[in-house]
Amino acid sequence: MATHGKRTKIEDIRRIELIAAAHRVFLEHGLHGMTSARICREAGMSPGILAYYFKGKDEVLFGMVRYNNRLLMEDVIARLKAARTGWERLEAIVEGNFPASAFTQPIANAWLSVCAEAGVNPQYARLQRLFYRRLRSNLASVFEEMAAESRLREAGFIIAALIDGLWLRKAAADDLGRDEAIALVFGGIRSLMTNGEEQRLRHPEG
Amino acid sequence: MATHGKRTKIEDIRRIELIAAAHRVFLEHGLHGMTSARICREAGMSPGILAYYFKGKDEVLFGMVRYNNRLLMEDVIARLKAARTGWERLEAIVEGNFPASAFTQPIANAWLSVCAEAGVNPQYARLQRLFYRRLRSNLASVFEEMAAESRLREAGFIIAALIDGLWLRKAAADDLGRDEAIALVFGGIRSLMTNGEEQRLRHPEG
DNA sequence: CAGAATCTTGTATGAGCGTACAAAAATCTT
DNA sequence: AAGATTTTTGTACGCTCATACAAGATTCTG
Repeated sequence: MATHGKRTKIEDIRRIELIAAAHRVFLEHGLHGMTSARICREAGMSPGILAYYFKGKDEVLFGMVRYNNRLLMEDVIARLKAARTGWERLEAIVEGNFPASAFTQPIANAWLSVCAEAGVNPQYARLQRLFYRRLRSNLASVFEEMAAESRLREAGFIIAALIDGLWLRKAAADDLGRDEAIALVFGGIRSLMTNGEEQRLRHPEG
Repeated sequence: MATHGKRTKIEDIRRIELIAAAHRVFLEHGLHGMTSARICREAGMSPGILAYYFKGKDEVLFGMVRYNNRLLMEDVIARLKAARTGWERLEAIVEGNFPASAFTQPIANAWLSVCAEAGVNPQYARLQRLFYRRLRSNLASVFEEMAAESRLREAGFIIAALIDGLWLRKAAADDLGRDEAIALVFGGIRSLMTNGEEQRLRHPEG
């Protein structure tokens, strides 16, 4: 306290508190249920406070997405740094796509609500890109690094879609857990990587 | 006109017209953009007409989903009847999951908006189940029929998730066409079905 | 055609939302 | 402590939406 370096300003504190509250509300009620009033109540503040610290609700929204991405990425970045083999990198990224305590139905739904709104509101489309590329682009890069054949780039495409599909299923049916989801992804990876070009399914036309 | 058998009542006509209009609005504007006023305008009627023929907006919504499922199923059912081999059945179902002129970004988004709302509103959850199982259950049955090994049931799970993931990607990035999507699914099917149990990816732990 | 039944319109009402803002409370400055 | 500044509150306005409803238009019936 002897230092007279800049103390953390109240403005920053409040902004972070509000964004964290917005994040909690978002995960519980989805994008549509994330109202200004609810955010303020969740943060234990008065309804009007939001307009004082933010230009509008959109600013809170974008801040919330950045906050969310930071939370998601922290774990993965640490594991990626420690990873030595390509396989370890792949493991880190795949498991990072299913965060330990975040693969739940409400969160899957919240995530989907952003995707859904992106089609109508172009501003949400930017937001969507941030969400969509959380860890996906890393996945693609590792995949290409592990095997640069053009055929395996298709495989990366398939695995990315598989991961999304499992989240979608989590949101819709909620009939699988985190470990099962990860096992399915690695099952898909195994099949795709051990398969040669020449193999074909028996097929009437062939 | 000589017959005095029941003529199609106006009530039925209007209900169908309104549901069809609701369907068009839904595909263009998503669930959230499907307002009563827009539905009536799309149907060329007065704003208040909806309350006369339906108990509420929910009734229109459910009718719209049934209408949608009927449209989707008609083509598939016809192809399934004509199919002789298991492969043909599989083709019919997979391609039925990507209807010729319906694999578009707006439609993908509209579909997602139902999934997203299902997590918050329990009434939409029922709706979601109808949507989700459109063709999925058929897929599973054909998969199990073609090869009843328990390992391939997992494969059916993966393929179903893959299909959903491709729709999600369509909504989010819109960077693939119908043919590419179908090709990717069959690529996944090929890999999964030609792979034996014993094969494993080289892995430090193994 | 007259009267009844049905269908359609346009508008009104109330709820929920984002946002603006005046006033109150708290904090800082001298 | 007194005034200035920052922070917080509570409320009010304008907007969009679902729904209800009175009044008008149309069709049916005798």
